[in-house]
Amino acid sequence: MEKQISQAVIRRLPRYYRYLGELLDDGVERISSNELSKCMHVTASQIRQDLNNFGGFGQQGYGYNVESLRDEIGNILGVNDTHNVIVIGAGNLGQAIAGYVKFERVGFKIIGLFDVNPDLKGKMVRDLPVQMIEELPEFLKNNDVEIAALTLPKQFAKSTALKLVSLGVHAIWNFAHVDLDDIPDVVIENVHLSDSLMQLSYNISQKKK
Amino acid sequence: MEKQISQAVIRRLPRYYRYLGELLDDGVERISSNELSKCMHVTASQIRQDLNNFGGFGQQGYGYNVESLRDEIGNILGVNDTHNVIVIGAGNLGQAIAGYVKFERVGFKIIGLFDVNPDLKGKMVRDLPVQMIEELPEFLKNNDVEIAALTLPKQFAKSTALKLVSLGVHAIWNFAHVDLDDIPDVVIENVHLSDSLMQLSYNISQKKK
DNA sequence: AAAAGTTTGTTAAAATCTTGACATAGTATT
DNA sequence: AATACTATGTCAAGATTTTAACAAACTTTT
Repeated sequence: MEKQISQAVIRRLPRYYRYLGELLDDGVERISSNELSKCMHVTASQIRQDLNNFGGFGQQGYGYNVESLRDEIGNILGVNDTHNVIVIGAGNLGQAIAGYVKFERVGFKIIGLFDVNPDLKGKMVRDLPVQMIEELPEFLKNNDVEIAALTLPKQFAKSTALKLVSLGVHAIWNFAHVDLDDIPDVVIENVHLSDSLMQLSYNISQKKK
Repeated sequence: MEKQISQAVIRRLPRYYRYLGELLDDGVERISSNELSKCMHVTASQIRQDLNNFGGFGQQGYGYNVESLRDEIGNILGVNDTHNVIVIGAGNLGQAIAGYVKFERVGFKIIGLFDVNPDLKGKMVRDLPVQMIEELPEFLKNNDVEIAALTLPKQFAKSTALKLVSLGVHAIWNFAHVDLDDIPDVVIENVHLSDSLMQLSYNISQKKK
């Protein structure tokens, strides 16, 4: 069994990936942990420690090659493969997620959008028609879907998640305002927007002191 | 100077708040850290430790009163006051955020929606018209805005943030795909959706092993 | 009113995470 | 080719976070 890497490290990887992408766009070829630490506002030690969890990507006396380091991190994150995503719940947020072109640039392709509301049936969101939730089992038979984004009211989140898992989806990107953490055989990532807003609110009240 | 409380604790508070709200809805009057730990899947010790950063809200032999504990946490988070929010960038995500009724239930009221695109001018999103960004200074003079949500392309994020700060907004809820961490006199909360998607992707590839 | 039971607040230990330090291995220069 | 320089990978110390343990304080039962 491989050494388990902490979620704290994993949470930082996308940030490295992003900064390296920007450096690449700026035509920067190589960078030292020290330079990177300055622009990212973290310690150089942390950068080296984080990267060395996965292997020695740098070279003494030289630093890191921006392009290949970015690729390595991309591989670790699984961003260089394509992941098919469906969105369940075609409300405002669901439509926003479904229409978000950016995700494709990092390997996530949104291929289906579902809702229970018959009024939305066939409505086009970018190039995707809203499908009825009844069509889901058939759709999943014909398409290799890895991730389902749940953008639906919390009372439907758990039952929908269970159904998705039984139909073979094993990763859920959950925007519903409820934690889905006791479902077996599935990887969950919760995005609680109001939690983040509350955190902001706390930090505002702290600043005032 | 008061003891600084770690962000790790703050990040957990909204979750407590949410679970307590659900218990309240279910008519539960009191709860022990032990019971709560079971339904939240955290240790009872952590719950008590977290809460005791802010004061002794419980009672030995009894536990915590659900309603008053929720209120206390709400106060700590600043959720019992109203915060006015504006949204800058009326694309899909901006419209989704602006139209999200739920936030009002936790004290955040969205009172303005702005964009640079003249085609969107006057478009109604729920009960809000899209306003032009040029109208922002006047709007901020007449309205007490605490938080600005940035749902715009990353290349405009920083300059917009600086402008907002100069106009008196001191909290930014940033959805742009760039970190805004070197702006003085402002509280920032970054929400990077693609980062969270990458984290999910990493955890998927780990599960496969 | 006393005894038994419960559960907090708090202390201290354990575990984890972050930072600093430096030998080693490479690059750049002369 | 030798010397000076640079910057990684890694080890160990330091800091922080989490968990366990328990005395003290309250509730409930008898």
